[in-house]
Amino acid sequence: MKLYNTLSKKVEEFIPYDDNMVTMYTCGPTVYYYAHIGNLRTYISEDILEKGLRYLGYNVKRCMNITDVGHLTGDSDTGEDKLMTAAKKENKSVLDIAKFYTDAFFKDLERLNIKKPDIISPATENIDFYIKMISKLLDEGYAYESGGNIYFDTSKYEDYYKLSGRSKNDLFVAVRDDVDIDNNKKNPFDFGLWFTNSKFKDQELKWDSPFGYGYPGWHIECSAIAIQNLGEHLDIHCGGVDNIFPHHTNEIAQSECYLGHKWCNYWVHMEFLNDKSGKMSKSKGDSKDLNSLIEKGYDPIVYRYFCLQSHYRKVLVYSLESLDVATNAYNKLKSKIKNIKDNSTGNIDYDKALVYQNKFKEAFSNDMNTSMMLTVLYDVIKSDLNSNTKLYLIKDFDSVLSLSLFDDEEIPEELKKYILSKIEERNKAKMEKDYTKADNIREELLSKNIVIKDTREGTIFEVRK
RNA sequence: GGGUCUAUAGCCAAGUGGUAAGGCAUGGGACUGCAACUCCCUGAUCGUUGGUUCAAAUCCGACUAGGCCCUCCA
Repeated sequence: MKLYNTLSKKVEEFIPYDDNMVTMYTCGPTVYYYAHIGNLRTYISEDILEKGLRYLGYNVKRCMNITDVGHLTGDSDTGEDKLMTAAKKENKSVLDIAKFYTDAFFKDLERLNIKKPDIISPATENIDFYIKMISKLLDEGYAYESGGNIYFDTSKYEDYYKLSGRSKNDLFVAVRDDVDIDNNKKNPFDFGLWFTNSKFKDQELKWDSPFGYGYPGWHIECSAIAIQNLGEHLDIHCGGVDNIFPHHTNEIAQSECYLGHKWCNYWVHMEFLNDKSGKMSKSKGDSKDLNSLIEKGYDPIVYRYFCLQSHYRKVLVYSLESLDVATNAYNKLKSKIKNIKDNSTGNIDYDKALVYQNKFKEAFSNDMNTSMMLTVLYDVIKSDLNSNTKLYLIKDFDSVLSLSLFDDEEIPEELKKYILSKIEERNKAKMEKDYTKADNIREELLSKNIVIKDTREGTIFEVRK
């Protein structure tokens, strides 16, 4: 397995710390609103990574956090906690909001055939561990108290810039004019570990700690949750590219200073979903969540297919036109598979199947080349294998791709009976050359999303979503 | 200003030194009462420009364009 590692900026051979178990941490959502489809692209890629590793024979233990505390508000950086803002807007408590959108997030995962990580941990349930980490960092001189808050001292960690490739002098402080400089910091890039006194008043969620009554900083949660659940040596840490700096940079700093050794070996970052004008983000205000796609009539799995056609390290440009193209391609793919299914013959030829399975593994192992994985799927469909071998392979590949290639809608008996009677009626009309009637029946069924296909073997139908 | 990534046909995209996979769309054909479905055929010298090499889309340099990051973000 080869993976691009942001740490070395190269594609590297993946070697887990422990042969028997790959540990994988993926940054989860901040649950103040529905997940943006761009976020979901990242989760789809991570899902493929996890399933692909399992397909190669690895055991995988994957963990994800749910951020339900301590994040800033939108673009202005002057308001309150995002969750607070949402709570006020909807007249609910912060935890109600978090619960609501956590459930919505899980529903999105389900609709996109994303397997839930083995461990999912909300930020608010790990306060003790943050305190433990921060205490140790303070004791060992990596952190300091200033103005009521605890900060990490970046000058104490010489590799601070190794992930982002920056150097201290290159960075602009507060390059965006909506960001204020925090004068409590010794160095401009120090970051908060614990706040008792911040510019965000009315913080609803606060906890007692040796450093005072307050709440954790924005980076400590991922480090703590990962170390607590996956141990001191992490194999893979995933997230969106925008997390490289500062989030993951800070995670490395605090984790390695806390542990006293290297923490994570492979950093895997997923590129953005953009529209023609550039980045689409949740805080930009355009509500591009999965629900809005479904309302427009798109199948969530089509969105997954759309993402898999591209590579996780490439910006993917989103548009409804692209989604239409993907819908068409996906429907064609499914109907090809259905044809194979309707004519299944032969015994599974495992030897021949192995050739394709190896190709599929190779595509995945090449830094998760999902579009190549799809190509192997098409190769199988076009091949001269017998249909049962094809079906065996398609099913096998779909355990990673998760495109519901086999989920045919169960058609209720009653509907089936109705359609068959209509088909019979139409065929009769055709025999009598009453084409107006025949076409009317075809139109009638089509308006109910039932597509008629006249094949040499007779008329068949398909119910579309 | 700095960092970082990207640049292959209308769109998505493979390719990791030996003369451009695949998918969708388009056009043509077979099938059809007409369609749809299905099947067959149909397209690019790889952002520009130098260099390394017997040989480069593939390696190196420059340039150009674009994305993302520089304390909310996937």
